[in-house]
Amino acid sequence: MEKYFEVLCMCPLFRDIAHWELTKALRCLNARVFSFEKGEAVMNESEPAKYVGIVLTGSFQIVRTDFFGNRSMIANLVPGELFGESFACAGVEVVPVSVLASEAAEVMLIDCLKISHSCSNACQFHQQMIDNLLQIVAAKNLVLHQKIEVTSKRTTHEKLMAYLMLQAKQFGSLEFEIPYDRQELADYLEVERSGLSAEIGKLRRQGVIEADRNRFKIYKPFDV
Amino acid sequence: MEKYFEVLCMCPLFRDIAHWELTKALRCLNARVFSFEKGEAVMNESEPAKYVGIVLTGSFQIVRTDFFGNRSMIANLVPGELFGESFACAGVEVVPVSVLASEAAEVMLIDCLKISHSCSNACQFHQQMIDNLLQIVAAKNLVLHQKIEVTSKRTTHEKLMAYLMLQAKQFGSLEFEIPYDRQELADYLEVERSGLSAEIGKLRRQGVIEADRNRFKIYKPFDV
DNA sequence: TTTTGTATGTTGAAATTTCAACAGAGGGGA
DNA sequence: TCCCCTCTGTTGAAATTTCAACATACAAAA
Repeated sequence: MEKYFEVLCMCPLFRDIAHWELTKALRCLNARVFSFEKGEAVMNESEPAKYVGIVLTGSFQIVRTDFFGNRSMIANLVPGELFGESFACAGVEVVPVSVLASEAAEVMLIDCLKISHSCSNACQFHQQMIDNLLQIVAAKNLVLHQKIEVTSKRTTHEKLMAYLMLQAKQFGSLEFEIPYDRQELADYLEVERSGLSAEIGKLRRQGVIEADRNRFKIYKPFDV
Repeated sequence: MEKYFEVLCMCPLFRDIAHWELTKALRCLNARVFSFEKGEAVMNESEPAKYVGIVLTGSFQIVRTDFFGNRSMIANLVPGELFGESFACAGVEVVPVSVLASEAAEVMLIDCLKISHSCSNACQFHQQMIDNLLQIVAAKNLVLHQKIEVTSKRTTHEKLMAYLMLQAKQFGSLEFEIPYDRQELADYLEVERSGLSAEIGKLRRQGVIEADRNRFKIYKPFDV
């Protein structure tokens, strides 16, 4: 188990848990490691959600299937990343996605109830893990909420301004860098890249913003 | 405190907590009731998030202010509703919203750490409240994720079909009712009501769906 | 019964976005 | 240096959405 410690330490679920406690913690949680060949499923749609998964080696894909069987890729998971925590915590009876190994890969599965329910031994790390889990799920919540707030605007102009002003507010300055290139920003705002570039160009000519690659500067508020 | 029991029982935070335990629980949590006049603030922007709030009487508004001071209304809270739980659980250092009394109102505030950290008395309800809190935040997460999945489609047609097929999948049938009227559905999908009505009419004429008020029936999958 | 109001559907013009295609500006590597 | 590739900006036509208005159906109220 020790060979996975490096990747486990990167996992937010174990944040602030001492290295020496990890062995005890994993035993107490009844954490188990499973190996998968390419294409095998860790979780299948319509199974009840019970486990939190942590990618140890290799990579996995989260896939969703709609009513008619059409599949779409939701995300790609690499070592250290967590999955299934929202489904397990929400106690959904049917997982809406499948998690498939995209190559030979290993995963650690932990029964979510083992995390949230303190064990009879009153292990110290339990409290920290509950805090971590709550923190992870709540933080994801805020990120999603923020994205909805921006993308619920109807025009590219409004979306862009809403996004930039949110960044300005968070950064505490009207001059800041964003973590996306043009294509990624367009994907985030749910608009066309070319339309986004056109809008940025327009705002630049109007003197509303300055934009160089991922560095932005807002000069004055237009309509919000 | 007992006079609030009825509304507290409606609050998901106290789900499955016995009536007789509530008094003890509230004392242990150091839950406190505050009264506000119209316009007074329970939480202010740029305060650290620490408390979970439960509306007891009256109503509150959640308001957001952008970088330039423009305000927008996020939600209206009525008795039994919970607020601030995501901010408190995520441990944000600065709340991005204000919560204002929209009339004379009362609210119960609970230190979020008191919920997630078992007390020394090892109260039984603690475990249940942690489960409830995790469940509330995780469930909200799934709802937000679902909305993003639907609204990230680019056209009214795609959004509508994505929404309807998700409903069909969840309901387990191609015939189902939705909880929205046309205007509400348009707001959810982030499109224009008239455009939505037009799209529904088109699909109806094409024989793809049947739609009567909030009752829908899907006949065949178009493009997904 | 008539009136009133709400929910839904329809329409056409204006505004906006998407789409496809191309151009220019670097950055690396050969 | 030259070539290749990625990122960004531009453009114009086609598709789509928004907007404002009005029509219709139906239910509740008078």
